Amino acid sequence: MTGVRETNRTRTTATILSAARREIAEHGGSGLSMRAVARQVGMVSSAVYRYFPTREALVSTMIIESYGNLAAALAEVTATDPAARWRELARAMRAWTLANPHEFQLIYGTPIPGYVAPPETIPAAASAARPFLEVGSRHAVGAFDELRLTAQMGEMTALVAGAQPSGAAAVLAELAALVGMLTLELAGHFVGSADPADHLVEALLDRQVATLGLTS
Amino acid sequence: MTGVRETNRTRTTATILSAARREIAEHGGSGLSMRAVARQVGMVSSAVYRYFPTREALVSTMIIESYGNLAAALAEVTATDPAARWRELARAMRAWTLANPHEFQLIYGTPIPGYVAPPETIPAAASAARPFLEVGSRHAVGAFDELRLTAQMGEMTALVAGAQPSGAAAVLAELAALVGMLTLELAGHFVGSADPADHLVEALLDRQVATLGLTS
DNA sequence: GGAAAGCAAGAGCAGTGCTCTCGGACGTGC
DNA sequence: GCACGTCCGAGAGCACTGCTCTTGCTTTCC
Repeated sequence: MTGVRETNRTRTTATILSAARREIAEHGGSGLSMRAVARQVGMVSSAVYRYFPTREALVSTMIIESYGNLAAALAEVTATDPAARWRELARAMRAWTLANPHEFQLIYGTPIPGYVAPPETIPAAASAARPFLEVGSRHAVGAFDELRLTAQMGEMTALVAGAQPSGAAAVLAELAALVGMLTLELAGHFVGSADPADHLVEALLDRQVATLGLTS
Repeated sequence: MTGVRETNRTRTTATILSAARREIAEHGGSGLSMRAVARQVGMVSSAVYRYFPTREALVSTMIIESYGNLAAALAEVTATDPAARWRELARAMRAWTLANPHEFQLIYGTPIPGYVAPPETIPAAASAARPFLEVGSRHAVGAFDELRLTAQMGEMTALVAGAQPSGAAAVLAELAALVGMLTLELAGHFVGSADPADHLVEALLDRQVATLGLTS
């Protein structure tokens, strides 16, 4: 019956995805091989194409999964004081990134050449950014209070009740700062200077809570 | 005679590199194909391996070239007032990045899985960071003035006369912020919010000159 | 029971990085 | 002038890749 078929199908899909996850953890996103995935699940490669019509489709699904994993890691944060909460969110993001570097690079790293993010990834990306927006965009931030910039923040402020446009822009910039720091840390750019980067990150967080006006 | 042979060799090497540059501009770093490069220079692929023993060696050489190109773009900046100079350096970096996205991703993007930066790239990377350090690390920055962090800044402050350890750390963080913003912009993460990102970047620069104490 | 749909397997195509062997061109020592 | 060694491009070949197409078995539907 249909229900069972559906179940089998989604189960096989899940098996393939978890095998792909293991592959990516070892060889990175750009090194993901459909044939290697097939081998892991005990299929021949052409069978995998029944479930994912293309390598890119598999990767896209994994990107959405990874956004979900990151969002779940952020949801574990319990601190309520704004400054403390921002710090904990950032630390959780860093911890998740260091534990799952290839997943981080899947979502924030170099897109595979020719890759265009499918629209389904946009809400997934938003779910990872939302916790930061919720705690960080409550106050206006002077440096980001420029008309043509705040005019672009409509969709961002709609995500979060009580968000200030300039605050949302500032959060965007601070998220970019976080992503940049993690990118450079993962790529080893701090070797010879701020390596390990723990202290640099903590100083960044001090600066961020000050910039965002999260007095604690 | 030896001199001529050397000349032929370096000329062929240069030809290969420029073909590889064109390939990367079109297909990205991870899509660089030794055979496609060979085709472009009218050789068979095995001949290319006389000049670059491995694909990774070709990429490494291109990474160093790209650092040089970025450093050259930064060297065009003439502003002398510290705040203006920081802004101009950042704008030059962004302009170079938008004009050469694949080269940017070559140096600051996801490393090819299994890739470890060869030691030759370290001075090349430093030459791109130096102009920012020179203008931005002259003042101490409170949020980055922590002992265990400033203790890591020895190599950085040695690069630049009169650099403050906390200022150098702050510059490192601000460079990461810049890289993060450019990474997200290139990957299309701002589509739907700060796209185009011009205004967000300008606001970021306002915030950066304030953080670094570059009163203008 | 027969038609239809679902799905795994296998062969095959065009591409990849890389290796190895061959053969011609060239500079050098005698 | 001739042999030697070194350089270097060409070609074949190996193991791999993403992806397609055909074949045949199994399960579901009526």
